[in-house]
Amino acid sequence: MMSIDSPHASRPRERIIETANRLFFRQGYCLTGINQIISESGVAKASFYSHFPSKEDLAIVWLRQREESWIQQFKECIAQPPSTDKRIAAMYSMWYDQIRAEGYRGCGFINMAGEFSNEESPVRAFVRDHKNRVRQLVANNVLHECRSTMEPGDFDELVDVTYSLFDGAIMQAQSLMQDWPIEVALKASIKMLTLYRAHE
Amino acid sequence: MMSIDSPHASRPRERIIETANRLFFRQGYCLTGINQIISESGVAKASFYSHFPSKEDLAIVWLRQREESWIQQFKECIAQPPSTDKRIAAMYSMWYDQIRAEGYRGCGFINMAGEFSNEESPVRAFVRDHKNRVRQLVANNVLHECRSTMEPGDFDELVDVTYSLFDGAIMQAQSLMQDWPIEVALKASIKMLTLYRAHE
Amino acid sequence: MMSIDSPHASRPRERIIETANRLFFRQGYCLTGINQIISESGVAKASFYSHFPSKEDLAIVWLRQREESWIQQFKECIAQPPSTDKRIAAMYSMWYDQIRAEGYRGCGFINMAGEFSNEESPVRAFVRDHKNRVRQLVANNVLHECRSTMEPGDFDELVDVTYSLFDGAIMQAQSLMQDWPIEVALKASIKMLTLYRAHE
Amino acid sequence: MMSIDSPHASRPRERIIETANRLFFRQGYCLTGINQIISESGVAKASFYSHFPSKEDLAIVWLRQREESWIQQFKECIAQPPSTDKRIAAMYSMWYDQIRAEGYRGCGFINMAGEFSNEESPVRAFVRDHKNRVRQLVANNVLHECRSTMEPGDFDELVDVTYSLFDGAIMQAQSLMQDWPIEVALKASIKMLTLYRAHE
DNA sequence: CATGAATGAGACTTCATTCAT
DNA sequence: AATGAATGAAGTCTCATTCAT
Repeated sequence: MMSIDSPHASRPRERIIETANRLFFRQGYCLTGINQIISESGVAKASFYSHFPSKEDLAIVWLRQREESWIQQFKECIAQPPSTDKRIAAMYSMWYDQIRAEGYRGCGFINMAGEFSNEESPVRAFVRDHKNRVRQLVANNVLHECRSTMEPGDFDELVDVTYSLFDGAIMQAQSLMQDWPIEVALKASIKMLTLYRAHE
Repeated sequence: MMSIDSPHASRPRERIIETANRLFFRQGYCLTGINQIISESGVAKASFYSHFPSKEDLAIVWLRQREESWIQQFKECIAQPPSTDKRIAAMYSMWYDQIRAEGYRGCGFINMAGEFSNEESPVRAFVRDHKNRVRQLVANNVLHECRSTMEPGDFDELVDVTYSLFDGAIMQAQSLMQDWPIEVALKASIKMLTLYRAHE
Repeated sequence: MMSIDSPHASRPRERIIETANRLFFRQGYCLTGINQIISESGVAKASFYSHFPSKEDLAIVWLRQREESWIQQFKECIAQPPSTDKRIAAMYSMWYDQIRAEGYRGCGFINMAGEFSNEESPVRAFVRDHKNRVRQLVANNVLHECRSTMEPGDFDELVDVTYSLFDGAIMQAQSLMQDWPIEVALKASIKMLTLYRAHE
Repeated sequence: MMSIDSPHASRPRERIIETANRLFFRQGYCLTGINQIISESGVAKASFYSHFPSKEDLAIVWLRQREESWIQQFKECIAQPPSTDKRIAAMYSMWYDQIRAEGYRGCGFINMAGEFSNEESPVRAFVRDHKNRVRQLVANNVLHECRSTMEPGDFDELVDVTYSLFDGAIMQAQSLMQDWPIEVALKASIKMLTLYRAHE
């Protein structure tokens, strides 16, 4: 009874993940303690450990969910624009929005790779796979119209360059705590696109 | 007497910085405790704090020294190559060497920015300034021959793109734990250079 | 099972406060370390900090409890004696007992004020308030019968003098490590009482 | 050479004691570290230990010097006033001045007794002797004119009461962080004087 | 399934003191 | 006499985790 009107209507597990999403990203993994997570989730400590075997397990679950929502948002952003140029622009515009919302914290996945120095860690594996999945998105949902118009090798190169410029922009915006690298990379990305198209 | 063959012949402060250089980079800042640093430096805890007011101060001193040696190495690498193309290649080749030596740990400066979420931290300020200084190096020591052959605005764009591709490659190599993003970015960088040159 | 005869049957929080009551008073605040407190309480360090945010917070809690029991004891001592003279005597007699039990450590509250040089500290505020509360006790529970027999100003003076003599005796007994200042002050206090009464 | 114009012209030992006089009194003994003392004295650490075997030894030397200058000041204050009443007033007035100059830190000697819980400590012995010496001053330099006019026992009592009121005032001013206990005690002390005189 | 109390190990920092020069 | 570097012990406090209920 009384579960509907409880101040924490959503299920504990969800609240923990939401809190982790906020804190791990904003503060970093190491700087975010279990105590802060459970306190801001309104969950008892033992409840936390009944849902997640360890802090690192929570990290993985969080990364999974962050990827899911990130990819969904990404797909929405690039669904409408009618041309490749505009899809690339939408991609960068989305990142611009994230900075506005969350500050110069760069990419949550990359930051986790930085904090988990052990290359054998599941976190590192997830980040690696995540990056590959995003690369596929760039290939299939952003640049897909180019695939038929160029050599397979050229197309792959274009995808890699496009993605590399994107990641470079994210990282530089974070380290410089400024926006301009994003605009620079967007411009360069369009140039690259034009260049590869002109190959024909 | 016996000072030459002593197991800790060098001065403690130097040993601490050397150890920090190793551990902060390999393990990350948070995961590296003072205890490990002093233990591997062979220094007493109070000696550590007589040299460095706090762990964060050591981080700054370390970053300063890492920048110094990194920039020196960078300058040496790009001093000999006789053309802009080859200087860019040397730049990437140097990073390739670092991965061989230190693993897929990415850029030590960026990693620090990731661990220091507080944008007001001196560490963040240092990283920001470091990135700007490296950008200047790219402009003055790598791409300098292009400056007179193109419009100032174009030259600046070329510098930014070159640097952005470089940083993107570093980051992707780290997250993917593979080398290929470096080669891709090098190729793209050369393409970009050619493109900007062709503007004339 | 086995809960009754367990060596630490009482609750940890109580054990900590009891230990603090003993150690802070006997040794002083600075000389008493957290390590000693937890060791003699039979409590883990983290347990301590889950009950008290800091050592200073424990000090405040301890002072509060010491005041409570002190005031209770004080009230009991001065409840029975049928005359003002005998109540004053009981007041001093109680202190005499404390010295027998705890040695020449003076007043625990005053000692804390001596160790907390920062006048903004909550400890200083508590000690100040404590002294005022005790003064009220002297007025309402020791000298109350005099109130109606003298001018309000005279009564207040009498209270202040009575209390000042009391505190002076405590302090001198501590610094001299002898009992006689207590008897001297008692005698003087009675004399003062007589004097103020004679005003009529 | 160059010793005359040196920024620390006075001898190191003197500078240390001066600094200790300031810091031990203002902050308390425990809260004042050797590092702060040598830093504010402008003296090397090993120089400190060549002058004073330990921190506690410095405390004793400091107390000795503080007593010396305090007694000198005391004597000066009570030398001029032509009557016992005015000498008592001068005594309190001097304390009033100390509060103005140093804040509500009470009596430096008593505070040390509070911090040195070990009754065997030389510090405790010194404080005890100091209190006795001041009592002698009250007898010989403040109340001396009364000695011949009353019974020896009465005179001793008067001295004790006068001193006890004085100490009580000091302590209450410290704990209440207010001045009024001083005025109250002065008034009471004069009253006591009158009372004992009237015995004749 | 949920909980608050309790924990051992370790975090960063400072202490009074001594040593080699 | 004077020094700066170095020290072992101890300081307060936090970590991720587990247990009894």
